[in-house]
Amino acid sequence: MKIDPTKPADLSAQIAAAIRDAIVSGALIVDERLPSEAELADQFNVSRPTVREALKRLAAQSLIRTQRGATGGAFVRRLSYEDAYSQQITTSTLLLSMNAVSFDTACEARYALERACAPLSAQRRSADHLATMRAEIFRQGQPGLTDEAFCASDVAFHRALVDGAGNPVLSYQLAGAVEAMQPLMNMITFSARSRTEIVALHDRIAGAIEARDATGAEAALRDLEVYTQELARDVMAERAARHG
Amino acid sequence: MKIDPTKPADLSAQIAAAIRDAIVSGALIVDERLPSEAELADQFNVSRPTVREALKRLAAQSLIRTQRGATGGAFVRRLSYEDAYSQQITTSTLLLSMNAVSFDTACEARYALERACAPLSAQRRSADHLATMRAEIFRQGQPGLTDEAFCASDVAFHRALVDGAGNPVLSYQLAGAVEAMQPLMNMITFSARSRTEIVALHDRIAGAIEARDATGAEAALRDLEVYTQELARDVMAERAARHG
DNA sequence: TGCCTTTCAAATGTCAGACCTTTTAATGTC
DNA sequence: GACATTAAAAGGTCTGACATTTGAAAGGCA
Repeated sequence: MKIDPTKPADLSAQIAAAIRDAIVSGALIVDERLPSEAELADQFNVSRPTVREALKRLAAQSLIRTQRGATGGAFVRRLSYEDAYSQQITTSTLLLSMNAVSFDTACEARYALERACAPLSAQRRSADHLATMRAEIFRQGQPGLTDEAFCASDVAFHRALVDGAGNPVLSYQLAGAVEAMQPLMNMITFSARSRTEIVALHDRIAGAIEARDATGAEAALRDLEVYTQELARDVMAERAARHG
Repeated sequence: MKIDPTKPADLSAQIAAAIRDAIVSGALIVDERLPSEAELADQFNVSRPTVREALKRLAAQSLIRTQRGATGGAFVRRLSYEDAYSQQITTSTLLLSMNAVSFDTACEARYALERACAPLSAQRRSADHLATMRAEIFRQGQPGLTDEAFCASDVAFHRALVDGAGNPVLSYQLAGAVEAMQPLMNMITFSARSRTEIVALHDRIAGAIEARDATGAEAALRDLEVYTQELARDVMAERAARHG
């Protein structure tokens, strides 16, 4: 692992990249301890603060964890599904909010992905997943629920749907897409009537999943997508009218 | 934005979280300049190195960029699709390599996602996407291609397929799934016969996409998934036999 | 006046050294 | 042998300094 002190890039960035490469390539394995900060500073011929900045970069990506004390140090960290989830949600949320992604585009992507795991979910869902879906449907029917709480329950419902597929990689991929949609969904004010409609569609989905009916689940998801797009269009139109 | 100096978490982590929240919530907008390191150190009542560690964490997530000089400083960065791509690929690759994800699970997730955008791609693909797919198919048929080059071409082919859907959010989501599979795919040694088979399936996919045949594309993708799983099983079996 | 050069100041990048806190392990005492 | 003490190692933080980069203001010259 070597760095070039004359290159324009920051030394800490170069050091971080060198260590990251070592981890990704497998030269450093999980739970292996890196040299101490002082030793790294010596190896790379830089000062300790510079090494620390590099390590913080890696920590921000959940690539290492640090531990104080006599046997402490920086250790290669096993990237857990939870870490990957939260990173993906942050990235997806920012991507959507910073790049003027249209509601239609995001919605289309989300439901396309969700339909992809509907057949698997219909095939493998446990009673537990089904119970979660039913419980969220019930909650969504309660009067007095705020729009935010309704959206949160919506996310939980769809989360149970994708988890039902029993494929953690799929769940990880979908988590970002579904959760990142939430801020966009929160723009919509759900009338009592639209809530009834959505709950009915959720019920259709849950019913199809319970009956192991992949085709029915996909069709219901498609109807839900269409209805969601309609709601969004109404909100946009009303907003435009109010400002025009 | 406040931090608690008595909490167990690192000060730099707390500061990074506070700034990150401000960005995600929209309190800091794109291209806005953060206070200088000295000012931040003053605000948070910490030293400049601590502030710098926090900023490096944010830089590692592409949330800010820094610029030297008189009008320099840290600026909120617009997260581009390219940045999001590469972050997702890194995360997905590590997730797969560090968590003993089975080939079957990863493969199933990948093809489920890819089938999700097949109908959209069949509907919207441009002549350009089609040409790219054909070109990669041709390359895959060339003799003397290394396994790595074959896999890279495979990735390019599938990339053109998902890009054909014309939905950048979908492309972003799939980039991680497909690229992260590559190291796993590289375990497979492709015989001349299996390459012929794969090229034929690719040809079926391209033909269906060209003919706007969504159902045919999905069916071909499913066959490709089954065949890929078969190849992987053979490799595993042979490897097990050799070591047994 | 207008353009060019010089200078300066602000901000990040880097360094050196010190001290604090945490944690473990070795040491020593009862 | 069990417990308390101590020492050492490592990360966490601070202070102060210097280097480098870069834009803008100041000043000089035609």
